[in-house]
Amino acid sequence: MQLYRTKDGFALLGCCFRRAIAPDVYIFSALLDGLVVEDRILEAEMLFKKLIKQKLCEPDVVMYNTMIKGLCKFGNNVTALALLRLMEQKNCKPSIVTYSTIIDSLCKDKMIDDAFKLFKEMVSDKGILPDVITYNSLICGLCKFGHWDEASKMLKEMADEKISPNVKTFTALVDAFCKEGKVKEAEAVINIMIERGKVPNIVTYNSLIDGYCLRGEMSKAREIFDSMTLRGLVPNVVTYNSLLNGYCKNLNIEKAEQMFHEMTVKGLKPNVVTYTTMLQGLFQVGRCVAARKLFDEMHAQGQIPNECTYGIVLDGLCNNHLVEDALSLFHLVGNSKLNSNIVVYNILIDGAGKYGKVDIARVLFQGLIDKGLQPNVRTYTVMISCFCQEGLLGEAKLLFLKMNESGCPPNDVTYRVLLQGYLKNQHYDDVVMLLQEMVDRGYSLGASTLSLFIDHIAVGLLDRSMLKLLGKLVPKELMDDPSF
DNA sequence: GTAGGGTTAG
Repeated sequence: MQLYRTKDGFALLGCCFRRAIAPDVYIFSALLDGLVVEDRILEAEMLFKKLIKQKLCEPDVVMYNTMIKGLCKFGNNVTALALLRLMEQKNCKPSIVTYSTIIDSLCKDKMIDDAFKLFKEMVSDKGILPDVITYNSLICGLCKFGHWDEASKMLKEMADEKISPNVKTFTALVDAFCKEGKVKEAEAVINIMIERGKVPNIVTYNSLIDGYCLRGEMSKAREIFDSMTLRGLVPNVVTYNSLLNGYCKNLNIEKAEQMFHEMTVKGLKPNVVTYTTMLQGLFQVGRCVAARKLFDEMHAQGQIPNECTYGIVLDGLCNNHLVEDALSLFHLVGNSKLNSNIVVYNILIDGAGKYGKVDIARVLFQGLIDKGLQPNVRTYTVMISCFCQEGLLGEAKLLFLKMNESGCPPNDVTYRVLLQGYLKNQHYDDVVMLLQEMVDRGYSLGASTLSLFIDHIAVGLLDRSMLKLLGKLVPKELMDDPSF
């Protein structure tokens, strides 16, 4: 059933009914799992409800777990948790799998506190002992938050419980360190795991390679890539995708194209991520025609662009003075799910604003509201930036004030954008008040906004008395900079 | 015979 053959599963089910063989809970569980694997969550829920309502079978713990897995996969932790309570009500004891599934999902959705609440319930109230999988989810969640102290506390707790970390535990640590740019620490983890007799695998090395790529240390990334091959580990699509991304971000598109070719020669099939990475690289160096060609090739190879691809293409077009093309693509896509993402609107509004098309930005902003989409801080900020650029400070201020009412308070970037707009238009009425608000919120001015203020003071447009307030808003990086 | 954890693109 895991082989994406739910159709055959249902055919088999029909067969059962015709021959008057009662399908049992095993068959229904497998069917349910098939639907979940194929992302057919609504059908899975319908099947599950139908089974209970029509008393076709009494769900057992495995079937509940399968349904819970499906709900978690679609971010519906609330219903997953409700199902866990239903199990208790129906005297079907939740197992360690039930708890671990939901704990993992909560961690992935950054709801660490809820995850730990459930963890505590599992251990203290239900007396279920956590295993290495439960710990891995929690440690992973803590690391992604940068809560290293608590993560190491969990590692110690594992040791006390005589549960050894496995390859996945160590890999999660390697990955978390790499994502924070701490590649040396990541390498130390790999050394520890080897000392403890655990063999790093392709996933472990992929994380490390990605870490070096993100730092732009491509020769080091390449070195690990080569050493990995020497150890008999075969680089996969993920390995290549990280390297491609690294080369593209370093604007070494030729090297990326060479690696792209190399991977196909080795029989690896470029996937959506590969194409999306290359598209971004090509746009970044302004090779829009080549990007278009690759986009067509992607289609021909049966790789369907997803939300991420779409966003990168729109952004690439906007940044290459092709806002019109971005807008036609947007209209071509129409009412599809691709256009139901706030990020898409943020990109287009930003693009329109940068090229002085404030009317289009306004229409886009109204359009997303009409669609029922929720503007986020970025949406408001790019819109405010549009208004400022056109000198429409009144509208900028109105929208800025609306942010608080809408439960989406401005962040440091919003303040900087508005202040830059005020200064560039020599409009100083609210400046002191805004600066004071920034101080109260613990924000700082970016280097460029700060130097804009200095310039205005130097030519006498702003009073020197403002320096005291500005002093509280100097970014930390500049404080440490001796040249400042 | 069915259920849970680690890697890539904004």
